[in-house]
Amino acid sequence: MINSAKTGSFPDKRTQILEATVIVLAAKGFEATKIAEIAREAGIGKGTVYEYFSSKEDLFEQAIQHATKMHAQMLTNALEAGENLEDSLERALMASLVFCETSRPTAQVLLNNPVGRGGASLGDWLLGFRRQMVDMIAKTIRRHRGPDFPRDPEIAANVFLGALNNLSLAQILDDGTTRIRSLKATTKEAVAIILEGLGREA
Amino acid sequence: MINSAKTGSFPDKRTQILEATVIVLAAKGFEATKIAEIAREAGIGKGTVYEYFSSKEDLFEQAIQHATKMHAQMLTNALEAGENLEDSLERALMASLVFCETSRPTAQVLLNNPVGRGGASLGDWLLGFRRQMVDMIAKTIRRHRGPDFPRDPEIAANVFLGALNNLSLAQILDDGTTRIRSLKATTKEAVAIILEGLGREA
Amino acid sequence: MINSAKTGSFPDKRTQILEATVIVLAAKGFEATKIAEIAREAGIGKGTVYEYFSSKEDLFEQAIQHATKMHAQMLTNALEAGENLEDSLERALMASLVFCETSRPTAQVLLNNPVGRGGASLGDWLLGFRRQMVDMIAKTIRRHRGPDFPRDPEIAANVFLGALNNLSLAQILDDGTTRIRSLKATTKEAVAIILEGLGREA
Amino acid sequence: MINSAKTGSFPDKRTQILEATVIVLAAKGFEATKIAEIAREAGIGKGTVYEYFSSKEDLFEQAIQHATKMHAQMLTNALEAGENLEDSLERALMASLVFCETSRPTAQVLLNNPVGRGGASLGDWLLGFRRQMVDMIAKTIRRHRGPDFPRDPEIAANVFLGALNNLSLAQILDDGTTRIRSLKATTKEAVAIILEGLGREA
DNA sequence: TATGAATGAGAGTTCATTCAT
DNA sequence: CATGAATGAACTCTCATTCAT
Repeated sequence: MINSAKTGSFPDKRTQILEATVIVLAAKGFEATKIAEIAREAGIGKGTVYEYFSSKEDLFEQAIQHATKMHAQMLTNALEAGENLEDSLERALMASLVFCETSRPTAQVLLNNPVGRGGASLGDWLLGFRRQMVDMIAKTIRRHRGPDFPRDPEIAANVFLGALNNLSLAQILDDGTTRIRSLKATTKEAVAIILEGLGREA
Repeated sequence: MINSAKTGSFPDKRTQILEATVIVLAAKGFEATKIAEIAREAGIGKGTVYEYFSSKEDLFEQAIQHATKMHAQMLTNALEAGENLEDSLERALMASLVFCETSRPTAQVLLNNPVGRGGASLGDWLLGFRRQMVDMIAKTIRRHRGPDFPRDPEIAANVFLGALNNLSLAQILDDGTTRIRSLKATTKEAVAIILEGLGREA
Repeated sequence: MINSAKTGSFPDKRTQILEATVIVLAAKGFEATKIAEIAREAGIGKGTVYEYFSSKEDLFEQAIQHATKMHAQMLTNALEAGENLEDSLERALMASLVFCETSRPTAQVLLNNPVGRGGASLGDWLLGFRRQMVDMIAKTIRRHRGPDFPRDPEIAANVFLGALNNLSLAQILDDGTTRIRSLKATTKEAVAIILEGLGREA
Repeated sequence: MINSAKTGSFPDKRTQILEATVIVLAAKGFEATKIAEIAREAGIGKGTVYEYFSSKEDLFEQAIQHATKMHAQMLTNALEAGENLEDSLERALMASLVFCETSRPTAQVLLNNPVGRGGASLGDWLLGFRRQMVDMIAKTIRRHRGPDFPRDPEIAANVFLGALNNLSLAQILDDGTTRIRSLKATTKEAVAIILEGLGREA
């Protein structure tokens, strides 16, 4: 074998299993996902899974971390690439909505909020990760708005992250039959609401 | 028998089981919740659970619907009681945060987004329920702001619902050690952000 | 209540339960027969069954003994009433076939050969009972044919009893759609075969 | 691997389970037979049973069909090998009695008449099978006696099959302590009775 | 005496995990 | 390394039996 699976950047067997896990997880939910089906989806033997992961819990943990990191990386890139706050938020929201379409299974798994599932270690990891995300959004706000920003950046970050999650969830749940607006229009409108607010007076 | 279990406001056995289910579900997560433990928590025999629910799936379904309805009722009341949009949103958000403290287990179960768990029937039910909630918020916005409201009320509703969910989740996850602001202050600030926005310019 | 259930000859509650047991046993088979269903069939509460029988095993045992005795009594009467061997055998066979029609459930239970089911005590009882039946038929043969009967009366009895059981079973199993001959004709023909034989030569 | 389990005539695991099932079924009866005990008898793990049979019902069904076919094959061979009616019947009866001694457990299961046990599908299968057996015996009678045979061959077949079953049952039930006659003698006598009859006159 | 809600021992079944090949 | 047949711990669910009413 000339080109070992371990060397190339194309999916090695580990990644292959991780991706199969996310696909099955998205299709069946946590309880109904069996190792046997993951192996079938990955096109390998059941026993092989245990060559790469020590247990089902370990596999799920890593699969969720894998998915979480992918999503987070995408958001991080978007937020950092933005030239101003509007741009950053639009890029991030747009990216998330696109992610829901292109990586549906991964998005589904993430939006099922796997906090509290699996061992405590995964819960802690996700908790820490969530904090990082909030911090990053808050930092982005501060970066664009400076230290005089009159709002609590952390709460603002939570509002934006919540909106992003919720709109992404809506995107996932709507089977595409009811979508009237384009992703772009939805993004623009949502960011407009977040930047301009609903207005104070009647 | 003067005060029948069916007539009094104290929990009958069915409700007792439902509440035990939510408690265990919150503590252990979906996969790790066993019928035996629910029975122990409810202080009854294992077999008794099956006198009131036909299967584990049925029990989970009803427990989640029970919890969902409680939360939804609370939000509905808050939104309808508000005298203007600010009031409605503040009441709803405040109520949700308070709910997280007073009914921690129920809130935990709800925020675990059980969409996609259990049978398809529960998934459909939750999907429909989520739509109802979005509609209700959108309706509240229209009620207070009239038909000339320049924003898409549905997207605005999603933004608010997302913020509410995310802040509630933050409330649940933070073990109380890191909370700097009071519930009231958090609510005020969050609603202020939603009403006034983050501002367009740098 | 003037005419207590215990005094009259009409079915008291004990007999009522016994008969319900036979009915359910015939309809569902041994494994699938539940105490709850017997109680429902008898129109009484589940707990009441235990006022009359100490356990499920006891109930089944007595129900089967009840059914066995009814059938045996009928055969005994028929055999004793016969004026010669042909008459005795015809009466017995006819009675059994009629019994299958009029007491279908009881016949079904009996023909399921419950030997070996239930506790060893029932098995022993049935074993003894079967011997009694064979003895009675053998005795009938001896009575009509005298001590010079050239055949082994016990084997002859087994042949007749087997034929009777098998034809009764056929009667039970055939849903009545395929029966060409009348009960009378079948009886006559079968007894003719047993008395005259199939013949030795080609 | 030189001598694959699939190729040899020694029992593969499926057959091994089937045979263990018959043994336990014979020893304990239908109700008392547990999967755990079958597995123990077969010398395998409980879960392994489910690698070869989808459920307890499925296993019982196949075990009974297996046993039924063995017995039927034996009878068929005997009936066909006979050179005249007497020979056919003697061979069949003898074979059945021998079968009861050599394959006691199988015989016990068969003679418990599992018609009506298990799912309706098994009941139908056994019903059909019984019809085939009667037809085969009737055909054998016609083959040896020609179309002018004065008796109804089907009833004659039922008489013989009943006698065979009943004598086999007697053979099974007698623990060997009370047997006076040899198998051969019993067979000869029984067939003599069937061929010559008990005689019409007193 | 009659009842049926409550019970829990025990059965069938699943499936993560192992290990001989 | 890769595999999947074999396994048994652990789960859900059933149902005979009890007992307060």
